[in-house]
Order: sequence, then structure tokens, then C-alpha cells
Amino acid sequence: MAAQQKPKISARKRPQQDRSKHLVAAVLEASIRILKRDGAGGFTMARIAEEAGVSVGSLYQYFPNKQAVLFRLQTAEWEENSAFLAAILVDGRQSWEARLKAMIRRFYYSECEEAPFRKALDDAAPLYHQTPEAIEHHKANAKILSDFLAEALPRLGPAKRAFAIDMLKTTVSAIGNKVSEQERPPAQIDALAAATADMLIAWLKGL
Amino acid sequence: MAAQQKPKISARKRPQQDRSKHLVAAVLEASIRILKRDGAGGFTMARIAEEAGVSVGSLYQYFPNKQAVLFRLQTAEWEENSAFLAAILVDGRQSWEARLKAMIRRFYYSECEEAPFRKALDDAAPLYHQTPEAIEHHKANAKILSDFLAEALPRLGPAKRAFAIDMLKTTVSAIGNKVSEQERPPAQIDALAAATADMLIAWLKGL
Amino acid sequence: MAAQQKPKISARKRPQQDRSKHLVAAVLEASIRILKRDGAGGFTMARIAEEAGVSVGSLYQYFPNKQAVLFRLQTAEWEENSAFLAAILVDGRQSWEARLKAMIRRFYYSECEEAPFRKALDDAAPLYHQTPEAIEHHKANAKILSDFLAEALPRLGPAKRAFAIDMLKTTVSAIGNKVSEQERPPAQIDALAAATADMLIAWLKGL
Amino acid sequence: MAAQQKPKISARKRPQQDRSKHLVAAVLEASIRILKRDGAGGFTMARIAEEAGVSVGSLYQYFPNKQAVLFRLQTAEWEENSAFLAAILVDGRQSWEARLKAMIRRFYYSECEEAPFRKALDDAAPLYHQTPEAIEHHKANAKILSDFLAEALPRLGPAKRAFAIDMLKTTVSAIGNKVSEQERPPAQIDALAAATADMLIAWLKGL
DNA sequence: CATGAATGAGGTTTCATTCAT
DNA sequence: TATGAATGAAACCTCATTCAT
Repeated sequence: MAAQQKPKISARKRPQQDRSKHLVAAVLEASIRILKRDGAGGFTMARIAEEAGVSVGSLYQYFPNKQAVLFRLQTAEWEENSAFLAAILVDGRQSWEARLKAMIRRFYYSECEEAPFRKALDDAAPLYHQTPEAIEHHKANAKILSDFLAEALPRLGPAKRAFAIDMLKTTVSAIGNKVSEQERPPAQIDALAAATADMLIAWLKGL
Repeated sequence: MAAQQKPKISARKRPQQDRSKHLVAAVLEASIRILKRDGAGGFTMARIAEEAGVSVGSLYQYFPNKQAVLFRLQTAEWEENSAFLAAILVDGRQSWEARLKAMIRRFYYSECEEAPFRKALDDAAPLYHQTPEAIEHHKANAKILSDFLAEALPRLGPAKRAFAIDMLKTTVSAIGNKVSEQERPPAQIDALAAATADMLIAWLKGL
Repeated sequence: MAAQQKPKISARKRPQQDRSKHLVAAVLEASIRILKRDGAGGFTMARIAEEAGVSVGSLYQYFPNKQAVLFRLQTAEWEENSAFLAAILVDGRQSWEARLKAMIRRFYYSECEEAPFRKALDDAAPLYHQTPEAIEHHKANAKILSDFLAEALPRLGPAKRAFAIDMLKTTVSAIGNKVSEQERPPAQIDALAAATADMLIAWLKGL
Repeated sequence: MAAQQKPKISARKRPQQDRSKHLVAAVLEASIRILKRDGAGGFTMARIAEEAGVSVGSLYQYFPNKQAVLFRLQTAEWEENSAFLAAILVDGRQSWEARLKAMIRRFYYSECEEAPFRKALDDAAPLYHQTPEAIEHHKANAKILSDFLAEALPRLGPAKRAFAIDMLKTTVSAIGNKVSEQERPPAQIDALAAATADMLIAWLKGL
């Protein structure tokens, strides 16, 4: 019969001690394990606590609610993603075509590896929409791609470049998701990645 | 949607009488209405029954469980999809490029129109994997595309053609899904569809 | 993770069949038993269901939430209260002083008999404030007292009469509550009732 | 506030050092602030500790459980109450009628000011019943009133006086509680206080 | 066949209290 | 002694599914 206030999604408490950090880490790892093993359906707070070897109460000490756990996972995912994206696209030793190809390949692989996990995160996606973190992530990715295209196709006007960024992001993440829906042999993933890259490169050059 | 011991997904009973057919239709229509209006969260058996003007018991007479309802929706969706796909791609009065472009455009629009509904179906997707119906649907679509490509690019060898089919399907449905994630103005949808088509056409010609 | 809507307090469903009526009755009786035995603290939905020999689910089929159960009890209480109040005060065979005295006596007794039950209801009182039912009940009581005073003290002006009604209601219900806080022998209850009545009668005559 | 096996209510430890006294005071003040601000619902041990700037552990060092905190508040309330009651009733410069009237007025005002706080304390009232402190408080109040009545109505026999005391206490505290249930303008409080006093005075004189 | 009442496992969240540091 | 992280029982409520009528 308690009065409900506003649901918060940000973390309830910054872990300050070692034990706390350990707990949070354990929870996040347990969450990933559960999502990968049981999918979104098995992702319950009780199960997380059990898998993390922690009590439900402790869980709620660091995450105000279930969504907050997913949100943390998503945030971590985003950060990792942006990092490797940038690392590959910026590497000046290869042609931009090669870098794009490499990025796509790597992206498809990571999608395939963690398919059920991503799927569960996507299920909860409506919760993230428009959070500052989500917007931040979008901007960061757009910046990386924008820089990349500025270098690859310097003659492109800003409007066309903006559209190209949207198309690039959409295509790669879309096909990445789709590809990860079924279990596929590496060769097939490679082939799809190469095809996607070829396709995009040809299209970009024709702009 | 608790874990089940023996999940049955095929319909429990073939409706043989008019009343039964009417009931099944009412249930499916109600389901679509609910999915579109309330999303996957509001999709409960009680609600379906109420919206369809039917008792829960009757609902269970024709659908062994909740997933079966979703499955029927998915099947219907598939059939409709294949139908319009074929209709557009086969139309001999236009160049194959124009037909492909038209198909993609129409597909993106339909995805955007029924976004929440598709999302709900996708949530339950793991259930369909490898059912005879799903396989049937895949085959049907592959046949349509195969015929289309045979006409468009007659010189393509069978291996390349198979790969092209996979890529075509994957790309279009992937981007279609992605595009429908946000509300977009028609002009943007058109642009994305055109870009996708251009990209694919260029790639196909380069094979 | 379900979206919460507006908490309703009115009954979820009008019982239409005999079994349903029986269930609702069983629930209400069980609730009263629990409140009397265990107080407000032991008044949980699970306990109610158990005591009523019913499943939690059934409970929630007829009462949307815990407060609704209390509300029903309160409503019943109110109805009964108004009824006996009117019955005593209207009885033309006795002087108005005697009727007032009788009403107060009877009221104190009933308060004492069901003390823990009333207390639990009072705990939930904030929920009722301003519901149509509560307002209705207030009006009904005010009407009864107004008619009574109009007959007893016909010369009283409307402003004074309104104030007298407020004072009467407040005093009687207040002392009634207080009296019921401790277990008291009937003689003491009688004495307090008589004193209250004398006090009020003297005061009313002096207006 | 789950059922307890051995409810201890007296303080766990007499604070002997300055720091301890300070802590206890801080806790009590914080408790009052919380009760007034958030009502009984927000009155949790964690919140008390936070508001008092103390750790939960320290809280439990001086109060064996939550009820003990409430009990201490109640005790303080009682003491303050008795003090001001005595101060007004003993003041020899006014007639006893004026003093009684003044006392009631002041009492109603204080009830109204701290309504939510009293309500929360009342919720826990069952715990106090029959504790030595409660009995002590009762006696103290009875003594004050007894002295007052001895002066005001010296001819009253002891039995009648005892009954008058009971009636006085009951009536005033009862109506005081009731009055504080709704927010009321000062004028209305004054009127009710005056009426209560008039009523009681007339009744006392008629004994 | 149809109905819809009944079931109860299971999900989320809170909070008094303990205990290792 | 002080701290506050950890605990876990217990509360509320939902909903897929069954079954008596």
C-alpha cells in the first residue's frame, strides 16, 4: 500500500568500497550470464540475486529496480561499442574502405557472439529512449562516423554526409541484428560482412 | 508465459463450422488491435478474450496457449507478406530495378505502419524457429526472390544467386525493422528505401 | 515491470452468480474476523484469502486491491450505522432527550463491541476522504440529525442548527471512539453514555 | 513492523555521555520531522537514521527497535502535555471556568498543529498500553485534574469526582482528536473549543 | 461447446534488523 | 563504538491456464 513516487533509472548508490564494487560487478556478470542462457524471460530479480550469490536486498541497494540493471548493461555495452568502433575507423594505416570493412566484420562477430544478450537489451529499449546516456551515445557514434566520412569522402556536402551517416549506422546495425538472429558459421558471417561493406562502399562512392 | 513442459504451437483444432471460423477471426483481429494499441505488455489472454467478445474458455478451445495466438498472427503476417512481395516483383511491365525499388518502399511503409505489432511478434520469435510453417515461409520467399533474380540477372551462377537471395532478404528485412523503430516522416522513409535499393542494385550488378 | 494506471477503489466486478456472492461474503466476513483478531497489522491479502478459504486470485477478481476490501467494509459499516441512527432518533414515542440518550448508548456499545475492527478501518480512512460514498454518508447522517434537531428544538436558527449538528456528531463519534479504546464494563459504558447525553442536552437547551 | 517474538520497548541503554544524548535527541527530532512531513508511511528506520545524520547501527544502539523510537516520542509528548495542562489549570488568577476553557482551546490548537504526528503515534498506541510509563502519565494527568476539580467544585464527593475526571479527560482528548482530523480555520476551532468547554462546565455544575 | 470463476506460482519491491569491519 | 552493507521474510499483485457448471 506504499505510495509510489517517480521511477528512477540511474544507479541508486555509487559503490565506494571494494566489496560494493565486487557486488555490482557480480550482479552485472550474473545478469549477462542469465540473459545469454535464459533470455529475457528468465531475467528476474530473484534469479539475478541467486546467480550473483547475493541477496535480493543487496541487489536493490545498488539498483533501484530491474530496469536499472538492464540500463547499466546497456550503458556498458554502448561504451565498449563506441570504443572499438573508433579504434578501428581511426586507424590511419589502412584505406578507408578496408577500415569500414574491418569494422563491419568485427561488429557482426560481436553481435553474433552475444545474440541473446543483445536481444534482451533490445526488449527493454523503450526504457532508454531519450535518456541523457542514450543521446550521448548517439552523438558519440555520429561524431566518429562523421569524422570518418570527412576523411574518406572529403567532397561530400554536409547534408549528404548527414544522410550517409544515418544510412551507414542504420544498415550496419540493422543487418548486424538480423545476422545474429540465427546461429551462423564464421564463413557466412564473413561473407555477409564483406557483402555489406562492398554494398555500402559502392553506394558511398556513388553519392 | 511460464516455462512449459510440452509446448504445442499448432492450432488445437481446425475450425470446421462457421461459428468457429468467426471466433478465430475475431480473436486474431482483437489480438492485432491490442498489440497495436497496448503493445506486448497488454497482450494477455483475458484481454484478448474480452476484446474479441469471447470467453477465455472458448479462446483456449482454439488456441492451446498464448503463444499459439501469436503464432497464428505471425503466420498470417507471413502469408500476406509473401503475397504482396510476389505481386510487385513479378509485375513484368517495369524494369527489375524499378520493381525492386517499389518492393522495398512498400515494405518499409508497411513496417512503419505496424511497428508495435511487429515488435510484439518479434518478441515471441524464438518460438517459431524451425516450425514447419516458418520453414515453409522461408522457402516461399526464397522461391519468389530466386525467380526474380533469375529474370533480372540470368547469368548469375546458382551459388552466387543463393547468396544474393540471402543478402537481399537480410538487408531489406533488417533495415525495414530498424527503420520502423522510430517514427519517421514519409520523405525520410522514401529516402531510406531509395538508398537501400540503389545500394542493392549496385551490389547485385557488381556480382 | 508493468505500467501502473490509476488505482481504483470501487469494486472490480459485480457478483452476478450465487457462487460469486458467496465468495464476496466470505471475504468480507473473513476480513472482519482478521481485523478483530489480529488488528490492522495482520490484515494482508494472503491472510484474507486463506481465512476466506479462497485463492488470492479470486480475491483480486472481486477487489482490485487491498484498499477496496477495507472500503467495502467501511461502506457496509456506514450503511448499518445510518440505519440504526435513524431508527432510534425518529421513534416518536419518546421525548427527544430520551431518544438522544438511547442513540448514544447504543452507539457506544457498538463501538466497544467492534473496537479493533473500527480501528483498522480508521487507519485506512485517508483513502475514503472525498469518495462519493463518504460524502453521501455524511449527508445522510446530517439529514437525520437535522430532522431530529428541527423537531427537538424548532426555534433554533439555521446557522445555530448547523453548528449544533457538527458538535453533536463530533462529540458523539469522538467520545465513542475514545471509549472503545479500552475494554470497559457495561456499567461504565452506560455511565459515560448518560453523561455525554446529559452534557449535550444541557448544552443544546442553552443555545 | 512485523510480528515480534520478544518486543522490548524500553530504551536499550541510558545515554551517559554527551555524544549519546546528542544522538538520541537528534533521532527524536528527526523522527518528528519525518512524521510531520511524510506521515506514518515514510517512517522507516533508514530514513530516521539519514535524517538524523546517524548510521542505522547507531540508531539500534540506543533504540532496540522501531517501536521504541515511537515510544520515546510518545513519552516526550506526554510529558510536555502534562506540563502545559498543569500550567494552565493551576493559574490562580482566573476563574476555574476560564481556565478550563483556556486549557481546552490550547489543547485543540496543539492537536490541530501536529495532526499527522499524533496520528502516527496513535497508530502505534497498542504498544504503549499498560507500560509503566503510560500508567505514570495517566496518574499524573489524573492528579492535575483532581486538584483542579477539588478547587473548582470542592463539595463533590470522591466517587463523583473520579467519574468527572474520567469524563473530562475522555471528552477533551476525544474531541481534540476528532477536531484535528480535518484541516479547520481557527475560528472553527475556537468555536468547538468554546462549545466543549460550555458543555463540560454546565455538566460539571449539574453534578 | 461455451462460460468465466477459480487457481496459485511467480514477479517486483520494501524494510526491520543483524553483523563484519 | 560506529558504520552501513547485507539479509530475507513478507507484502502486493498479475496472469496463463484449468474446470465445474
